[in-house]
Amino acid sequence: MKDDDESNDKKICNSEPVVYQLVRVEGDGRLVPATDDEVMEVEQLLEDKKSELASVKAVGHDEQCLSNEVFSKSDLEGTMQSGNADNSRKLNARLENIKVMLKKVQKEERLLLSGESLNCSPKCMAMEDPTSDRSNTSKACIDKHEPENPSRERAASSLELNSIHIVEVGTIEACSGPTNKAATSRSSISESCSSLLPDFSILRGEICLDNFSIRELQEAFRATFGRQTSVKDKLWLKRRIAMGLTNSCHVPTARFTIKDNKIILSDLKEPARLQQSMIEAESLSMDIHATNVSPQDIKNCLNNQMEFQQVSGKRLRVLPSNDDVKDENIQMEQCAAKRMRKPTKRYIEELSELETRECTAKSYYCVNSEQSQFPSKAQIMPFHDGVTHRRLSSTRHESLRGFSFQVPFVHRTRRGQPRKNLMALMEYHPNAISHIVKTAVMIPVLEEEKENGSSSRETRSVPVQILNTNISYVKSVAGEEGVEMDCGTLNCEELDPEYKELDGIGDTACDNVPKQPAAKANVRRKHHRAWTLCEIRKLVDGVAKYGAGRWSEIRRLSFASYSYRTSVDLKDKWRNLLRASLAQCPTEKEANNFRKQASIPIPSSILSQVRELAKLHAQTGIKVSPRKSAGHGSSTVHREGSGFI
DNA sequence: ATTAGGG
DNA sequence: CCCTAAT
Repeated sequence: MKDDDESNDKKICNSEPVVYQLVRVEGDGRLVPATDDEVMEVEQLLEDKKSELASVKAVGHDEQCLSNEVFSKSDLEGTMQSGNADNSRKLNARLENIKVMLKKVQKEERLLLSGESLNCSPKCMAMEDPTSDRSNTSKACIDKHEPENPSRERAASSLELNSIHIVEVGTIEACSGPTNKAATSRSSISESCSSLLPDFSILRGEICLDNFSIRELQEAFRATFGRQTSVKDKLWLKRRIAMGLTNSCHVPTARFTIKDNKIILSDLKEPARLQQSMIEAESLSMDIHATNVSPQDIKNCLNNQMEFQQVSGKRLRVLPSNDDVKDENIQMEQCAAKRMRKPTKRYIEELSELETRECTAKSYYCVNSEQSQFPSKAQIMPFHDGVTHRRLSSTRHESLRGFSFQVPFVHRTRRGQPRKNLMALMEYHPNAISHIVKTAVMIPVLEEEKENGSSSRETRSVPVQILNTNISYVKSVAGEEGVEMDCGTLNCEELDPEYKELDGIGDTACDNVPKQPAAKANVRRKHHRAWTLCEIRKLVDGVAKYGAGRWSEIRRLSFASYSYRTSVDLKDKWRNLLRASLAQCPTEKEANNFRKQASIPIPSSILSQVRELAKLHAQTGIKVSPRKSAGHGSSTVHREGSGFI
């Protein structure tokens, strides 16, 4: 029968707490439901939280409460906060929960009671008038249980180590009556259970727990704390009861007597006996208990509990009030809840969720990283930044957002698009950065490169421009002279396919960069490449040879080695030379002086040469120029002419 | 694509 | 040097 009941009990317990409770009480008192075991462990856990808060939140592992989680939690909370401002609200919620629970319980009760007539717990749970049959109920329960396992209980009794005498525990009414408003206002199981306490006390008057059987102790425990226990350890039970009755945490392990709510130490028991009791407890305790809970554990539990009670408060009442019971229950409850929560449901769920999130995040990142097919860029970036501050700074933001992925395909897009459009579109475009980066990286190589005649340089390559910029920057930093690139011819084409690709892209990028509002001057400056005498000479020669205006030809023939000089550059330079020559004419000295200050002075020889060419050009140009530009051309020409003349 | 010219 | 317009 026991075995069967036990198994059944367990099953029921797992499935339906209420059922479990009912069965347990009636069936095998010795059965230790998992809950009790948990209680023990919970108490151990209490060690960790000795703070008052923890105590306040007390967790009670009450089967009754377990029957309805909602009930247990909210109820307990409400009870606990029964002194607080928002108490009423919580109480209401609690009442609702209680109602629900009661309905459940009653339903269960009906079903179960129909089969089993005698059930203490159901009655306890049921809302009954505390004063009426409380004692009877308790007794009935006790009576019923006693016969079940008399032998063991006897043995246990014989082994009792402590003699606990409860003297004048106090007025039963005080204990039984609802002690606090919350308790009064609501009719809760706890209340009804707690009401049992008086009966117990009264009957005994002066109670010597030593004489109690385990079953009786359990009942006493239930009466004291308003919850059932399956713990078979008499010592534990006694101490617990004593603590509950005396509201004291200082319940010695040894023999003690309770007088006037205070525990008076009696003759000390020999340690051996204590051990015996422990052993007994172990043997008597449930299978689970025996394996999981050692006597030491029980001891610890007690100690913890004591500490807890110490912290939790000083109650003036002689007997444990409803609050006390509640607190205890709450304690158990919370612990139980804690345990449940921790390993199983929420924790796992949350964990899983977190994992999922992480996975998602990871995947996301992975995707991003994958998207950015240019891991090297990250590395490159720094370098790039270092080389070209401002420029990059303007584009930096761009780089941040679209850095990785945009580069790839913009790349193509740009290539196809006409330069003008690109310029407009590309402004602030991230690609610029990539381009720049690449360029920057290439700089070192480029510098090393010697002119390689790229006979056909279609456009000024952006890379080159960037290079220029970078170089100039470096120069400025170094304070440097002018090795410059003039001799170092950068050949875009020489840079090979990749470079070419860049070149294509580069135009836009270059254009884009200069447009940056912040450092327009700087930008231009960066792209600026000072004209060397060599270049100028070549230019002049070229003009002389091929005539002014044939810049592409000149560039192709004379500036093959200077890939960075575009036809436009040549044209511009020539214009400047003309101006210079013209300006120089009127006040040569001044111009020279001025020029000297500014930069490399242009040799007068060259200027004169320019003048000649200009003259010639003017001559030929005059013919052509008139129609083209009467105003501008004329002004320039005029000066030129005047100078020349 | 070049060229001329303005900024 | 850059940019644009006109060829």
